[in-house]
Amino acid sequence: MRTRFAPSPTGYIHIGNVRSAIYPYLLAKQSADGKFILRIEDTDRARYVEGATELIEDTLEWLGLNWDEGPLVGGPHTPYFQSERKPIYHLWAKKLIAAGRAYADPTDAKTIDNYRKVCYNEKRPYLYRDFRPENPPEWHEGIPLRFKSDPKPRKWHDEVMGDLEAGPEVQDDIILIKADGMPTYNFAHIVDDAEMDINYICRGVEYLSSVPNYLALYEALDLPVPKFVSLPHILGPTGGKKLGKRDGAKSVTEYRDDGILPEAMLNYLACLGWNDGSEQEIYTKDELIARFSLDRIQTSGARYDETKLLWMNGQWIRRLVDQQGIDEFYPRTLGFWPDAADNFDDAYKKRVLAIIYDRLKTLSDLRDMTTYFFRNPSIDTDMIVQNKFLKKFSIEELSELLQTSAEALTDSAWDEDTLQATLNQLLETTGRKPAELFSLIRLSLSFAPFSPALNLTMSVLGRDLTLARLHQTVTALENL
RNA sequence: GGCCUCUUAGUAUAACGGUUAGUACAUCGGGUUUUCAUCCCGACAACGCGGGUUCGACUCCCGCAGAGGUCACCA
Repeated sequence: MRTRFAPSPTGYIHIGNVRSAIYPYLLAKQSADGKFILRIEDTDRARYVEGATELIEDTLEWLGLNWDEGPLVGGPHTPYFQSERKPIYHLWAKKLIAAGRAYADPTDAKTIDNYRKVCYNEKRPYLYRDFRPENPPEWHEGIPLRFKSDPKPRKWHDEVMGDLEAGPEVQDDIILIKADGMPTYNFAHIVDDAEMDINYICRGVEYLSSVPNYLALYEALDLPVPKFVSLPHILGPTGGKKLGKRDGAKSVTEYRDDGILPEAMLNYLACLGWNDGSEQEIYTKDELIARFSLDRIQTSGARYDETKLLWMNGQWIRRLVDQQGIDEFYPRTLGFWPDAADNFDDAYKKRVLAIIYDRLKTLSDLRDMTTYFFRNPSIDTDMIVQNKFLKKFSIEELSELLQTSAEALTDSAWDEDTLQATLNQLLETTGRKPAELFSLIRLSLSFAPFSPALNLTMSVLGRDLTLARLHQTVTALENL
């Protein structure tokens, strides 16, 4: 089993096109000797973007889609950049010329445009082969080389779409080598896939209508026809169009910066348009490899749903922390803490993480959800006075409750369990309901819309900070 | 426009002729004797339309509609 991901370095990889890397990866890894190859299709100089190759490599590495052959790692079919394989394409091109299956095309662009218009006016499909020049010159670099097509009905099987067929009307004299000497995608990928022994070609459905032309080329080149795997598009948020950069499709690595875990991303994307028939939702990479099958890839496009990705990411955060423990998970959170956390050591941040992780949807939630652990919150007495449990109390009552609490806590031991016991006792002595007393203390400590369990929050915050914040709230209330 | 593909709740999907059409996210309600979240329970919600075939159709066939793809010296 040899599969490949063959992007063109024109920019970042977004969620709309990364699936054509994920599926071939999973496919290759299903067999012990399977290989996943990365090939950079950089034959279009005009669209080439500096640094895009690195972006692609970075994305694949982040997702854990390690390639067995390709840039950086090399392999038996080096080079893996098409721009460096020009002689190979020319070699195959000359074979076609020798066999009378390719010809140089001296026609200029304007004339070709005219052909198109003629066909349009006559309401017949435009096919270049209807305008094939009679005495083409000998081919040399500088003019395009065209395939001399042999149109006939063709049938083939697609691993996702099933049995397909097409008539001669879609087969044409496609350009093999451009005027600049570079091959077109149509030619280069066929040569490369054959040279590199790729036997499963995974790519988007947009190539479906070109397959008849490819079939003709395989035939003319006398090359084995690989299996075709056409992947449906991922649709944008509105309409039924495929998701693209125009829809604001973010780069995959942008999700990394937003605190999405690669496990969640891979899981979500793999299951968008594929399922194993079970009701399982969370899959590790190894599980995906084990369960993946081409015949269960969806034939219709799937809409990208960020809400579900977020849910899945929360699942993964909890799962990883519960499985690995805080210490092992902690390094992933670096870079996501609020600025104020810079002055605190890892041990303290780990304690915060341990009590907050189960309410994170993304790692970047840490930024807003943990600030009061690292700096004094700005006092907003409205949060207390207008709280649904507290608004029935007078300022004096609130102030007194806080002072009573502070006193009780002054002498309490500071472990979680004792703190909870102290808090419970406080409920009895004050005769207040948990929602009332605890909300008051919680808000006084954090001035945040939510926080972990009160005893845990206090235990991490420590006695000094806890008491200080209770007292400063008392002062603030009395100054109202 | 020609050719090709697709069509189950808001979203992602299950179903391979016989089910009260299942699940997850989202939404709404409730519980877990403090908020938020987790977790648990419950509710809402779908077979694009029209013909066939069949005792019986989401499932097979045909037509229609809608959506998308493709018709480059881009991939």
